[in-house]
Amino acid sequence: MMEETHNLNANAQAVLDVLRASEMHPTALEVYRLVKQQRPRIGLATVYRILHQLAEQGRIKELGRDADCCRYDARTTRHDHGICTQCGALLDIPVEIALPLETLQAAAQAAGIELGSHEVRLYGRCTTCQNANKT
Amino acid sequence: MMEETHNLNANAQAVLDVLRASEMHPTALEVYRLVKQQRPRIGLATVYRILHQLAEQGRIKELGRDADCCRYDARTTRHDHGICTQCGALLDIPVEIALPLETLQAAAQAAGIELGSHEVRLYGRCTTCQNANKT
DNA sequence: CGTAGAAATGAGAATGATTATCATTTTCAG
DNA sequence: CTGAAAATGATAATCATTCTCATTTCTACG
Repeated sequence: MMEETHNLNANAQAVLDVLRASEMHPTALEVYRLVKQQRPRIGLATVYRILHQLAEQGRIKELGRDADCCRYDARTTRHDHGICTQCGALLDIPVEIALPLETLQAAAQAAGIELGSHEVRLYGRCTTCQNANKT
Repeated sequence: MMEETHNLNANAQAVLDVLRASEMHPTALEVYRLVKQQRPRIGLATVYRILHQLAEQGRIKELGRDADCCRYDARTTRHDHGICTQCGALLDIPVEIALPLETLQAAAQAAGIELGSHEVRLYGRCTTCQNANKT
């Protein structure tokens, strides 16, 4: 099983293997502990470096951290958000995206979640960042 | 303008006012700095305490932090997530929730975002937490 | 009023995830 | 080999958030 193992070194490959083998979503520390079983000399910093590389290459995804700190919103009515993948800005989306409740219920049930609220998130670059660096 | 100011003390009211007045989504530190202009003796810890209280009361919402650390996923195909509001578990939602691209495009445009990817998030308690404490 | 006990506050330390630093090791073209 | 460049890992630094605890402010109630 070497799939798209092209240009990965042993450490990166070990990290990717751990991630592929795992059913849940491990944290960086958990990945570190697991990888350490195969490569005891690896350091936490290296794991973080590799995780970022793999994410950049699109081989894995980083989840659960949209900005480096929490943001607050006084609008408590439901509305969706746009998140800038570059600067982390959090934008309200004025036009609400309607999702049929039955679809949501079904999905929640499939995931084993007691549905509370929901949110649609759009990821991309905000206008400021688009203007800042025209790639 | 006292609206639903019932049982809020001066500090909490000041925090809520700042949040209501602000167009963007301030971080805790930004809220602290702004509130300090009105109440110079307030401390950062108090701002955090008040923010959590207000969120608990549903007067504001906390955004951008789903767990206390980042989680990784080797599945890079698009799929949605369920997030446990109690333990922070991140669950894949196997049945993808289809959103019409045109709707997304329109919403992204309205928010001024160059649409990259999107995700639907369902918030609620996971099965483990439901069993753990039957409220 | 006066005061005791409770609740709120704020300064600063502690925590925990992540990032930066930097000396050392590994890789590798020539 | 050999020396430059890249990767590594131990450790310190950073940053948001939470905790601690001594002090202050409230709030009945006598």
